[in-house]
Amino acid sequence: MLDARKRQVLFAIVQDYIQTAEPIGSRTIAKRHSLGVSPATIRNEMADLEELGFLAQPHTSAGRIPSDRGYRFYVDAMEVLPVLTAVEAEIVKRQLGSILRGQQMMLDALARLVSSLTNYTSIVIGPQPHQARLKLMQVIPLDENRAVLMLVLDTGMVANEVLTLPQGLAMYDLLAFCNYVNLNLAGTSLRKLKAMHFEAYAGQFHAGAQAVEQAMDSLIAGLSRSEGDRVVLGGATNIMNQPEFRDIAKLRAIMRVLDEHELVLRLVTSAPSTSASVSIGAENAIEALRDCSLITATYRLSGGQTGHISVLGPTRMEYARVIALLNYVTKLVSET
Amino acid sequence: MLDARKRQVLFAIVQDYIQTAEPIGSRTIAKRHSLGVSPATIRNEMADLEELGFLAQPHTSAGRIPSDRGYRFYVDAMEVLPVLTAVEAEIVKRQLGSILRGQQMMLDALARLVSSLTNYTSIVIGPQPHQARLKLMQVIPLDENRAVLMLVLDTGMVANEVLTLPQGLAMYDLLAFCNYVNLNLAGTSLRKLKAMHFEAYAGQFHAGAQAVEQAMDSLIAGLSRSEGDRVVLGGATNIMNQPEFRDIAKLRAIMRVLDEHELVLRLVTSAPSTSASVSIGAENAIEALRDCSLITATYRLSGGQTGHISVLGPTRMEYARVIALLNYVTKLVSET
DNA sequence: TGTTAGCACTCAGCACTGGCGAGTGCTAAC
DNA sequence: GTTAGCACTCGCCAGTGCTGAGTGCTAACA
Repeated sequence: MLDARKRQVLFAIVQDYIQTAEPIGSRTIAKRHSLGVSPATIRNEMADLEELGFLAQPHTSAGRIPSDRGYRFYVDAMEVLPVLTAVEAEIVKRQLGSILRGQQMMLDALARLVSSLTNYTSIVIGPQPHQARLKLMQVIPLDENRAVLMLVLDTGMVANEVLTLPQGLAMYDLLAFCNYVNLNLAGTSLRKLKAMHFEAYAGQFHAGAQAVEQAMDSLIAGLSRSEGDRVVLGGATNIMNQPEFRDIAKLRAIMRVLDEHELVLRLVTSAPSTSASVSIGAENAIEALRDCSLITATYRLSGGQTGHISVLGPTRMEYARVIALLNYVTKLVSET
Repeated sequence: MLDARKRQVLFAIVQDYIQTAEPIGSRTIAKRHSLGVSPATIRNEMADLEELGFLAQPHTSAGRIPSDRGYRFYVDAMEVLPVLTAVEAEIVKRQLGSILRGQQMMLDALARLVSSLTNYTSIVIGPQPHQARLKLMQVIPLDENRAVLMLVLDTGMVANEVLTLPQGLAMYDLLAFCNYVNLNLAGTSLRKLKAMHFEAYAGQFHAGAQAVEQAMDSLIAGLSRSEGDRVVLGGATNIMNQPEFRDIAKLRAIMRVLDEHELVLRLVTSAPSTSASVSIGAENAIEALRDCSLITATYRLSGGQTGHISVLGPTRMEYARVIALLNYVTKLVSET
């Protein structure tokens, strides 16, 4: 497709531009990379590469910058995936170890770790309760008319909610309902639970069926989103360090997208769950991310639940390093 | 302190500047507010006000803008606290109603609501488990060597964690430990629990005491921060709409502060918990918030737990409206 | 045929300029 | 005490010319 020298030139431009964020001229390449040819020759190659759509020129008398297509070629052609240095790997391993110990804060800490290591914005999606099943329901009375309702899944996920007993619903009614659920619904998948109507079950009690229905719905909704469906951002400010976003308008558009967690969720989870998938510039469906690249990696917990870790940066992104890092992190997380 | 006309002039400038974000000249005031005097007179008053430190002049031939002190005077002097219009109140009431129904998502939704109503950035701090006591501990086996540990407080707060049984610790040991805790520690305050060492209790079992200790610590830490200590931001992008922050450097400094949840927590909780407290510009301890004002209101749940809702904006902030709104919102939240 | 040196050309960025308009402070008259 | 008039200040803006980086083209060379 591209002869060896064109490739060399393209790669040189991509690499230099990733570092400097400034258009690269022919002389610069000739000096920094020893290709053994003069700037004039490189100019010819650059003109060809531009015609082929791999490079672009911000204005007539400027150097070249890679186009989306140029980055894509670069990413696809990174033949051997780069590996982290031993030092970096050690750092990640140590920090990740202490994060994985406690379960609660995991997502926050993970997002923070990834963003601090990459200097980009990170997005972490909690593990999706894939095929989780109901283990047990529990009612814990707090006082005469308040009780904690709790649902436990076989994955260990728990949702709880305080219910204030409405008129006409006694505590033992609630306990009976709980027994009923445990006898009949243990082992039901979360997906089925979602579709279920509890008013019918609860209806055997004189009143308060609606309140119970509401509480159950809320619990189940909580379960499916308590950890999974949960979007956590890390280092959102990092995006501001990039010179391409010193324009407030662009920045605002991006931040607005990041604020929309449902949108982010769809964006990240739509990535193919191969090792690390990269979407560059306009490949992102979202208009505001036209100048961004998103690298997404998937982790898979022992329980079969999957989640995602993404890094969002400018199209001028350190692809190699970030991909290596994400692969390593997801590998470690998956092993836990 | 200030004669009536000086006050009028000062208020006119504050109000106009809040709206326009541009220095206000004497002619503008004479036209927009009918003070019955000519621009020249107003100029004299303005010169006096500047000398007194209530106004400042960005440059010689510009109008005046309020200083921190000017805002402070304005806020303190807002004699009768403004009330929301019936329409606004209705909107808040309706939206808040649906938020308060479910407990889980409350903080997120609340932050979103407040920021969308004010067009500033909002900060919500979850209810602090003030004097909560341990109601019950529970162990729910998932399979041969995994179990969910759960602590329930009398406020209805729940923390849970999956424990993988280490070598030498049997499930019934864990259940026995749980019984032991329930018999001896029910009713213990969260504060005391925090200081407690469980290794001693767990030590009666041959092994795994350390793992249990670790899990308990993590649970208790989770309890005290699961809801309380939780900082949720809403509409962080709103701050970018303010013309005073189109300078990226300032913006970045502010966002960096907002990213540091511990810092935000300290900042917000250090406010006196009177109705709504306002700290203006340099009154904020944090350097980066030199150009911001923070309005904080406190809510108090029936269980005695307290939390905070804050709004962060430029010093040129719609104090009256935001204060009224926060007072109303916290009142509604407190009643639930 | 591919490579290279030389040269004219382009264009963003920067510093400088002068005009404009908003707004002030001062003075003198009311 | 208030006001009109006026000179003065200064940020903003558009226009101008210069500089330097980088290109494309052409002609010469291996």
